[in-house]
Amino acid sequence: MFNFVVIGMVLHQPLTGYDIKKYVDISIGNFFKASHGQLYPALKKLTDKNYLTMEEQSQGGRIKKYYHATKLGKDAFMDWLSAPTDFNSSSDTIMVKIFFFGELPDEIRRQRLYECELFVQQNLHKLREIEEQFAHSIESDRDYFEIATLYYGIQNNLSTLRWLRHIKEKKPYSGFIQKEDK
Amino acid sequence: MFNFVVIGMVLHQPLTGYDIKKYVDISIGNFFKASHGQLYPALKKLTDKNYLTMEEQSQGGRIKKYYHATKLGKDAFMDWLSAPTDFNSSSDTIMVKIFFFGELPDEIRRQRLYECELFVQQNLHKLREIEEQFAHSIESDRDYFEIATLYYGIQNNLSTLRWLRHIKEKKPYSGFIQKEDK
DNA sequence: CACCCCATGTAATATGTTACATGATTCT
DNA sequence: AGAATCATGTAACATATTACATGGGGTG
Repeated sequence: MFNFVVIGMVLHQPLTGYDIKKYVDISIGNFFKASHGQLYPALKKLTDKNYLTMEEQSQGGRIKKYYHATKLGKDAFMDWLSAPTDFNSSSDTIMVKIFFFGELPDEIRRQRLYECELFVQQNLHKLREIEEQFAHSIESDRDYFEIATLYYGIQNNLSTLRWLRHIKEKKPYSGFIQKEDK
Repeated sequence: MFNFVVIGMVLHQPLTGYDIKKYVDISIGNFFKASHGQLYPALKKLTDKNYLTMEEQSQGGRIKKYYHATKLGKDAFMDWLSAPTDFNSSSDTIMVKIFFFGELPDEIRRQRLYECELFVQQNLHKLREIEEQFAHSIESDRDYFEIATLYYGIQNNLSTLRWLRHIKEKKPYSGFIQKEDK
């Protein structure tokens, strides 16, 4: 996934490694991390494989390296983005992909978002089954907090579901965020 | 963290590697994965280091290996659990720790939960600053979905905050989960 | 008797973090 | 002048996934 995120960041404009890191941090940093120790070697490898081009520009006394996606890189990126999400991998993969979903044609995007919805629903169903098994046995502190994370999961999945349904329709965000109850 | 999760699972009763994996999957599987290729070597290492004991029991034709935390193991686990959470690491670390928070004395638990609350609030603040930067520039599909993940983050943090405040007081779960609006 | 679950393990590979290393520019 | 930020890179280490490998027990 890492490589595709890197390519995705330089689809429409050239950026330096440093810029990419910064942009990753503020945009998807909440669920995706790119350490520069991983980023710089990746940029080199992707350039060697012709997924990216690199152009050096001297600014002031130093040389900046601007990377930009090639046709080959873009195609590989789009293949990855269009493909059905592998829900076995980390749940963050979904979020990372959705970040780039503006690149997809409407139809495919809807299809992929619908698959996400199904997955979250299934997940929710599983969690609720587990809830039924354990909910009646809260006796100790131990049980309380073990079950707390279960409720966290349920709430989280519900909230994700609501979000997915919202963005599937490309509804405006105004009013999307619910007020804090406190 | 992996090792502590393993120890945490066998604090109060001996389990086999297979059982541990199953229990991890249903309890914290939503945010923590333990592949058996990682689990079995870890169990061996922890036993070598005297954090766990291993007892073989033959059941039917096969030998099962039951692992149980030693005093040394429990102490190490409690040190990890009591220590302030490192919020730089994956956000799942918090959830994994909270799963075990029933093991902590009330005071420390409250303190740690309070720190979590502060962190989530800070995170929320950061996200809202980013929101202000970008919210007025939704023009293309690209922007819509890039910002979608930002709103996801905000909603998620709000929901986490609500949950943290709830469990800090050890309020009952009945009524905690909000109804779906659809 | 085939398939699935139980049960344990290793090895090759892939991925990711942290520390080491260097040096320019900008702000205070 | 010193600190923070910009900017790029490598190497050692830590962590995690996947495939390989084996075999018992229960169910249809």
